Formats: sequence, structure tokens, C-alpha cells
Amino acid sequence: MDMRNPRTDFSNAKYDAAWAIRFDAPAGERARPTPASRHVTHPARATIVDEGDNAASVYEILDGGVILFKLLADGRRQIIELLGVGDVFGFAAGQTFDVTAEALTPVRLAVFDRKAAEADSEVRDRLFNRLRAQMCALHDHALLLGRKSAQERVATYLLRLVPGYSGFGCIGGTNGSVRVRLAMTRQEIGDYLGLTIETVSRAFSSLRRDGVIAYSKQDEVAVPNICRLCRLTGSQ
Amino acid sequence: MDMRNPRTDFSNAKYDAAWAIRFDAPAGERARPTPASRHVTHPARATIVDEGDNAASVYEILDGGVILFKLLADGRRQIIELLGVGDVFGFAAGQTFDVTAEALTPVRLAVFDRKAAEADSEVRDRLFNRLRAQMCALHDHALLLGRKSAQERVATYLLRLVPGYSGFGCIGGTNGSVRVRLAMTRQEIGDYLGLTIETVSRAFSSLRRDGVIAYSKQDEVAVPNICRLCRLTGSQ
DNA sequence: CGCCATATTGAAACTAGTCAACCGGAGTGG
DNA sequence: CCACTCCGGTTGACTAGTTTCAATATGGCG
Repeated sequence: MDMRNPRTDFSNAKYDAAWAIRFDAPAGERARPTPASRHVTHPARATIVDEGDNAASVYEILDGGVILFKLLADGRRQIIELLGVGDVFGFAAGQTFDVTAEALTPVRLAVFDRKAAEADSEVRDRLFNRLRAQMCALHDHALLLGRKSAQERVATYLLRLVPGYSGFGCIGGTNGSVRVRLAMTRQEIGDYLGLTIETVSRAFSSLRRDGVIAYSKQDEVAVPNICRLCRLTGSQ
Repeated sequence: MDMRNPRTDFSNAKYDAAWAIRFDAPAGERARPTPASRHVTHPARATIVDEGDNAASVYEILDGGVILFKLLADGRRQIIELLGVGDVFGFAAGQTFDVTAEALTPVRLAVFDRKAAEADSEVRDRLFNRLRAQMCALHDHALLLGRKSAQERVATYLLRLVPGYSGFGCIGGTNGSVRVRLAMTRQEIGDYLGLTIETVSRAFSSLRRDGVIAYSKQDEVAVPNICRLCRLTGSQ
């Protein structure tokens, strides 16, 4: 982590895009009709598309969570995007997918034929808008991967799962308390944050020791004071 | 860098998208007419848009190079995207830009009014297609930032500047030689690769000592054997 | 109850960061 | 024309943070 060359004239947190992660669809929207698409479901940890597969379809998440990842030849894995309800994937530059998509939870998807989606202006605009939001999330994630410490990464990750706080940092003096469900193993969190499983575990333990978070089940975390977590993200 | 948990059944390099970086427009295309846009130029290192600015316009690079970056409150910087001729930027999720754009070289841009660009289907499709290619580059870069060693990062960076090799790895047995111009300072390279200036410098020196690259001017690098560089990228 | 996968913790090793000195070319001014 | 300065780059010595390796704990599930 490079702490020199400080530019204290500028802080970006307040400008971050309003992306958020939800793994559960709002109850009322579960039956939302989606024209020009068919619906499919996948169980947790199922591979939805493989890197290199023919990119014939575009996917929108109706319910559940999905991870996109890439592998290096020797097996190192990086989870590139963490997607929730409303997010889209399957947009490829060429003829094939550049990432593998895997269901994080049981997931329900709307599948659009690529060409059909591009022809239907209403669908295309909706998918495109969502893609832009995900682009901003990718930008933030590059900042995290390139410049944040292990503790800052884990704090940022946790905050991203708090509804309404994703990418915003502490707007106002909200000292609220909240419970979040991770839905990811330590290995997945590590692969998402560019850390090892042990470093993730140590960061969780350290945050717990300091009272920033609390948990008994390891994937159900309570955040007693969101602002306090905020201050540890490095974005602040 | 986590070398455990190897999945040797899978290598992704051959599927990488065909993105490439060019800082100079092909001579014949310099006068390409661009309807529904005006043209502007910026000198090297000029700020084009600031994070937080009202996102009224979308930009396409006609000639030159542009970097997009974000800052943390304490001054740490991450260069998020490295853009060349044909690339686009300025798509925001909300009302404001989420990154700062700076000219890397003297640059010529086509500026589209955001709403006009979205209304013109020909323009919109062209920008959208380019955006998809950049999305793939971002995915690759997340893999680099999260999982590659310093030497692998620098090797990947250099290879990305070799025309035709960006993201492909060694297709065929091309042992060709080539010269590339970096157009970036060591500080910028460090901020792009998530490293310090010293680590970047050491990686360059090490590659030079090993004969993988050669240079006398520090931003003009000769690669005598591209395949050899390829093998150091980690993507293999 | 016991097994297996996942998570935690400890200690050692190592990579990259930090701090500091030095180099070398470009530009300036005596 | 040469000394001086400035700035980016290089190199060395040391440090900090993360990874690695290994042992132990925990939790879900048959």
C-alpha cells in the first residue's frame, strides 16, 4: 500500500455511484413478467456459463446472487464481479464469454437471446443502464484491489452488503445497526478481495475483537455501528 | 499471491478478448467525420473530466491516450483504465462521473451530448460495443490487480502495449521482436498496476538484466522475443 | 456420535513497501 | 561553456503486511 504522494484536496467517497447488492428479490417483484426472455433457475454453486463458451445469451438476475470469475493457468482465481438482483451479465466483446459465471445462491435468471436483446430497444436500454452501474462498481473494485489494505478490503466488502451504504460511505451521521448475510465462504471472499482465506479470516477476527462486527454463525454478521465500519474502508 | 488450490484443468488465456491499446490514430482515419459530436483537443496531462463533475457528455478518443483514475482520501491513486484510440469514456451510472479522466498524450476527442448519443441508435450501438470491449479489459485488469505478482503485472502491461498481443498471450510460435512506447511515467505505471514506483523500477531493471526487454530511453522499450515476455505474464 | 469441510490461529518466510541515497538528463543562468 | 538545479528514475537497506505452512477448532450433517 502506497501512502505517499497525498492529495488531500480531494476525496471521492461522496461521488461514488449508488450500486448495491441484494441477493433476494423484493417480495412483490418475484412475479414480474419479462418479455422477450425465458426464465431459468440454477442451484447454489452451479456454473451458469463458462469462460470461452459461445456468448449467445445475456442474463438478468431476478432472484439470488451470482459471481463472475477468471482463473490463471496455475489455478489462482479472481472473482471479478459480485452480482445481485437486477444485475446483468453475459455481455461479451467477442463471440465468447470472458469470465465464468457461477450461482452463489439458488438463482432465478431471465435469459435474453443476445441478438433479440439488442434489437429490442426497451430491453437493451434497461440492460445497458444496469451495465453502466456495474462498470462503476468495477471501477471501485479496481481501486480496492490495487490500493487498499486487507482490513480496508474486508470493511469495504462488508459495507457493500449493507443496504443503502454500498459505495456511499457515511452519508449523514447514521450510527445505525444492521445484520448482513454474506452468502460467501471465506475462500470466495478471499478470491473476490484478492486475499488468501487466512488473511480474510484474520481480518474478520480482528474486526470482531475490536467490536466493529459481531457474529456467531460465520456468514451472518452484525454491524452495531455502521459509521465505525465506514471509517475503516479507506474511502471515507 | 495465492498459488494453492490449483485448477490445472482450465486456462483462460486463449479466450481473452481482443482488446488492444493504440495511442496513435491510423493515418488514414485522422479526418474521419463523426456526426452528432464536436471535436476537442487536450494537451498531455490535462484533466478532461473530474470525478464528481456533472456527466453531461460522453467521449470517444480519436487520437492519443487517456487514463481514468480514482483517489482515496489519503491520496492513494489507482488508475482504473488505460484508453487508446477508439475507446470511450464518460458513461456514468448516476448524474456524475465516478472517475477522473486525464490526457496521457496530446489527445483529440469526439464529444457527444449524453442524451443525444443515447437517442442516436448508430452512435449508441458503436459506443456500447466499445464499452463491452473495455469491460473485458477491466475484468482482465481485476485479475491482474488481485492475483498477479509484481513481475507478472509489469510483463502483462508491456505485452498489452504490443500491437496484436493484448490479452491473447502467445498465439502460435511468434517469436517476433518489437519496440513499444510506454507514454507513461513509472509513477503512472505503478498507479495503474497497483504497485509503488520503486517496485515498478525494480521489475523493469530485472527484466532488462534477464534480457527480456532492452531500453536506453526509459519510455521506449524493445522486446526482442515476445514469447519470452508472454511466459512471464502469468496468463500463459 | 463422528466425520468432513470450513474456519481460525500461530509461526516462519517472503514479497512489496518505505525510507534514503544516488544517478543522469534537461533546462537555467552565471 | 560549465556549474547548478530539478525531476524522474534507479538502487540499497530495512520494515511491514500478506502469504505460506501447519496445527487446531468449529459446525453441519449423515
